[in-house]
Amino acid sequence: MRVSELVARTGIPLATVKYYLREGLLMPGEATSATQARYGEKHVERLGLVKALAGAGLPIPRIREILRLVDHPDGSLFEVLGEAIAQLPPYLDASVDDGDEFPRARAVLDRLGQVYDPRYVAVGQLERALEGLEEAGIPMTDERLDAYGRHVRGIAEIDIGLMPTESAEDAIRYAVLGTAIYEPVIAAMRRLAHQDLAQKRLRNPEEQDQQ
Amino acid sequence: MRVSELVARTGIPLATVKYYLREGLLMPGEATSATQARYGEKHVERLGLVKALAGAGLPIPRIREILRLVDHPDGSLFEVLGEAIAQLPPYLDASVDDGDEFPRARAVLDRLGQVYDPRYVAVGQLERALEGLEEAGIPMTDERLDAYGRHVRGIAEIDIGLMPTESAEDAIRYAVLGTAIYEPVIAAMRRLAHQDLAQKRLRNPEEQDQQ
DNA sequence: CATATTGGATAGTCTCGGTATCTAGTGCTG
DNA sequence: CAGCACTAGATACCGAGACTATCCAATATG
Repeated sequence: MRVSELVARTGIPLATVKYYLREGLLMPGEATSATQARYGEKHVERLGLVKALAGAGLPIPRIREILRLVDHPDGSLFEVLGEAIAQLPPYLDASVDDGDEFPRARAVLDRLGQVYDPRYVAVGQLERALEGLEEAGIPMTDERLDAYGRHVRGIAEIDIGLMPTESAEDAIRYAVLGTAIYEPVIAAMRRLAHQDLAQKRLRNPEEQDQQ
Repeated sequence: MRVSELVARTGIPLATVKYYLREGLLMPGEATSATQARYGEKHVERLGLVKALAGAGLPIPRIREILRLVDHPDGSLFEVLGEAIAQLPPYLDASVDDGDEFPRARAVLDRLGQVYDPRYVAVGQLERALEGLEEAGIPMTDERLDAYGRHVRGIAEIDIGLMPTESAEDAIRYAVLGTAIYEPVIAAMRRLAHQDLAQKRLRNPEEQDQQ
């Protein structure tokens, strides 16, 4: 198909498609002449993926890196997953304070019986999130963190359990995209559960209007 | 204290403090003359909160609205919670397609036994997240959504269970901020659980390096 | 009184994520 | 084969958002 059809299929404006081509988010089509190139389903899918990642607020360079990992995963699933997580917010400046680098995160992981390794990007992300809570004056109790940990681990077990096992590339693609793209679903479901519980448990019977 | 001290305490540059004052994110200090005002702990706390919300990527107008809800909650916990959720991404254009407005979200909520009400903002947010997944070519299975639902509900029950009950204002503050500010913690914990599980279950014994 | 600090107003800067325009070369139609 | 439509590729432009810097005039403070 030609660009115009790609535009029609995806709903993404031509100028934006060209922009994504320039930025390396979309692979070039197969050139058939100096002013013509052919695109395929692969390009439609890629644009859908870019749209999803961009819609989640990821900056273009991060999206490029994630796509690179999905396309050319060099390394183990474990390594690639770590690199992919580094592309997701919150973004950390590479500050290396050698001591007990991430005390809050370490305490949580120790209690949960998970490996603490400061090289995991997500450890720094957790630390920063916990720091933010303290600065904001609404710290988390250990009780709450532990309870979160159990449920979150349950979710992660589902994720890992449903991971495709035949192909390593499929597994990596699944893990990288699943991390990035399922998070909004989880957030939305939590918000809905809050409202559901608030309505069922806390609402005064006489009130009738909602939201 | 004077501005200079406020700046020192929070680490936020003076120009930015002034900007927040202009934008209405920080309440003005008590003016003692034409060129002097006094600030208190309240201002330090507020700046910490603004920093946390801004650091999470929320745009200034959304932060202003959340602060307004926290400061002057008019309405039930349930209503205020709904309004607060509307300030969090993903932001929905107010498009009202009357029919079966949010079919994907509805199906999920029906299976989970939760109330479906299209007026809940989070219903639209869930719908949009699920749409994005489909467009990206990696839809969620019902099995997975249901399993997520159970664990997420467990998390929400913890949240609601730990909610302060004496003061309605405290409860609202807790709910509004907890929704917005605990999400990064949950995301980080899920990522860590993924890495932990990937390491424990899937890693080849001979590999030694991590992340 | 002299220097340092403010509050308040205004303008400038930087990044991001696109859009729009321009130039040719090419395809397709009648 | 003439002529209009459609590219690819390069470059310029734009508008929002979140600060950041500068000025000025009025105090504070030593």
